[in-house]
Amino acid sequence: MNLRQDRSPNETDIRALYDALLEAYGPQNWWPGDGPFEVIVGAILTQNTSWTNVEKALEALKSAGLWSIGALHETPLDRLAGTIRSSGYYNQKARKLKTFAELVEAEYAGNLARFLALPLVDLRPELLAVWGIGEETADDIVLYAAGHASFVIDGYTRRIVDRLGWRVDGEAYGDYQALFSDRLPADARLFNEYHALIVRHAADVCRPTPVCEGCVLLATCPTGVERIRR
DNA sequence: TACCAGGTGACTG
DNA sequence: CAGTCACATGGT
Repeated sequence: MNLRQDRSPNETDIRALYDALLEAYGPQNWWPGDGPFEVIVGAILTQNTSWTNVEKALEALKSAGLWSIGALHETPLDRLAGTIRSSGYYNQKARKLKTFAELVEAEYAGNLARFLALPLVDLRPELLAVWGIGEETADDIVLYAAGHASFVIDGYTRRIVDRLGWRVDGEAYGDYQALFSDRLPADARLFNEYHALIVRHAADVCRPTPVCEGCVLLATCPTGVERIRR
């Protein structure tokens, strides 16, 4: 949306963004969840929802004794929905949790670790086949619960990429993902930290109305330069 | 008071 | 395939 000509970033640009964010904010130590089960539930509950609202719902699930695949599977939809109320879209999300639990119960004997042990090429498609799990949620789970190098693209990532004026070959999830995946080694630790840093930067600085003064990316950001000049 | 938040699926042309 | 809409709470 900036007035300059977009250009495709090269490997140096992609690495420089990571280095600048890491230098500015330090390691983020994501995912903010304790173990694969919490990562998965959190990934579903945080869809288009602030993490603070999700935290309340996670605590409510624990307090209600609904902290297992089996419990999600067996608990009536209405009770589950009421328990996760604070995360918003609670009817839809309750259905999503139950649909995922149903898969693990039916195909993996309720053994989450066994499901997550699938190779990446099988795990990601299996997740995408679950009602309520789209590309970002699948990659959250693949990366932060299973530890595979699948780069996560979210609204924050798109916003930063767009403001930096980086040309993307389309608007689809995979188009943004390729921007990073094609220019980085497939390293889960790197992808993990990179996405966490993007979230940190977008939430604190590159907000809907950006706080460009003092931004560590200002020197290379057309949007920032344009805003500061006025 | 609107707007925003770590999206997804259903439906339409 | 791209655009539009429903889904919903809590913080600023």
